[in-house]
Amino acid sequence: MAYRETEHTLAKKADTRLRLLKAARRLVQQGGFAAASASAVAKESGVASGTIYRHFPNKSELVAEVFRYATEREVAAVAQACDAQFLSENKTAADKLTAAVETFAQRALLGKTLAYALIAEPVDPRVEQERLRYRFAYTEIFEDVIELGIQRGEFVAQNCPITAAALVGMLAESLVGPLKQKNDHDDLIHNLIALVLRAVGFKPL
Amino acid sequence: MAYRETEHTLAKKADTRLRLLKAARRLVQQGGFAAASASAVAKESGVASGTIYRHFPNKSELVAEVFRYATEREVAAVAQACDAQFLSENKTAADKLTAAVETFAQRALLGKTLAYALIAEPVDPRVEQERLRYRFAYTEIFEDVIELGIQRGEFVAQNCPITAAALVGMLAESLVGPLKQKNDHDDLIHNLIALVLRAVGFKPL
DNA sequence: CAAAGAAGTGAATCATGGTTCACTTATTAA
DNA sequence: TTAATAAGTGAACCATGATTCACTTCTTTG
Repeated sequence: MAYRETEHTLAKKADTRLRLLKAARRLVQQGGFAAASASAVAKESGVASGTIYRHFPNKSELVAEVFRYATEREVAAVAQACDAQFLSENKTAADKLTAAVETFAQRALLGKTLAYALIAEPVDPRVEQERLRYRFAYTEIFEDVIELGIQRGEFVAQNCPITAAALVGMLAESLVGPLKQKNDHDDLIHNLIALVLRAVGFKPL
Repeated sequence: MAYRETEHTLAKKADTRLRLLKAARRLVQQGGFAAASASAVAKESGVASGTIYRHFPNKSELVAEVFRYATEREVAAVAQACDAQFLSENKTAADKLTAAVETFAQRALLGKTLAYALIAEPVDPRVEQERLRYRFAYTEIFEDVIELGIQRGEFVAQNCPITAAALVGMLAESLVGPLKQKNDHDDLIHNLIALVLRAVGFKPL
């Protein structure tokens, strides 16, 4: 008999798969999902187009995985910015919310192409599904902070899921919409923070 | 000599064009832009697919015109709801803003498929361009109201274009996002109104 | 080295949906 | 009625981009 899976073959296989993912990420980062056609991904990763299908059932899955990866980074960054406020003790919900908005906005403005790709670029249904999760992840972060703020008496009583979803939409539109060309990022961010704090009914203690 | 354009021929031509547009509108209203393929539009309007190209240079133009038409209706409804508050004399900016949000939301919740199509459905670049105008039109309405509110001392001082864009995003996400399945429309709308008023820093006189 | 299993190849194929065009039908004026 | 011009037809065509597959190359074990 003959062939057997071994550490080496497995590693090589995993490596190719990873190369494909990294290549796709790079293309998306530079030119959005439109730039990540099957043949472009193959070329970018130095393999033939057929190889993609040895590692992914179809292109949508590959792209969905790219989306998920990028998403997780973004959401984690925002969640972390939020939680960092926990560690340094009794920080207010307003501080946490501010950090979340600032982080979200900063990252979106630095990587505009990626932000557009994640937030608004037309994608196929399989990837759109991933996008819903993504938005939901943000919504949950905001929801938690808003709840905390209400408990602490910082924010006015309100329907948290609704507010949270609205905040996500607010940021998405502000950062990817026509304002994206605005070059004074700091001004935009400060305005957004003020706006968000008003929206949740923040009243300094 | 021979053929000459006459009232009758012109009318007939215009009629066919209109039939195509109406058919496309119907399809979009029922199933979004995805349902308005060239052949579907042709079938729905009872002509052959080639006929489309006697009246439009390409499908994108036809769809763009459908988009524009639907858009204008929506924007007009919101603008009117806003202005209706003018007529009945010294209405506040808060009243106008409330009317705008309520109208926008009510219409979106009644025609969910159309709302999704106009706000979020993936479309080709030519139509996406139309969508930007559409969002901008709303933004302008909100901008005017916010400015008025600031002048009247109802709303806190703020960067109007930013707030206006954010409000558009807020409504879009709330009404087309995961909350759309919420069945208590009134509750959603009231929450949105409260949220928007807080966002603009409304303080009852 | 030979056999066996798997990864890699890339031109050919397929799927989708818009677009064309040779042809037919309709309308008009002489 | 006939010439002239345009609208209507729909099967064929085309463009794009994903997917397949017969074939080659690689890796492993006996």
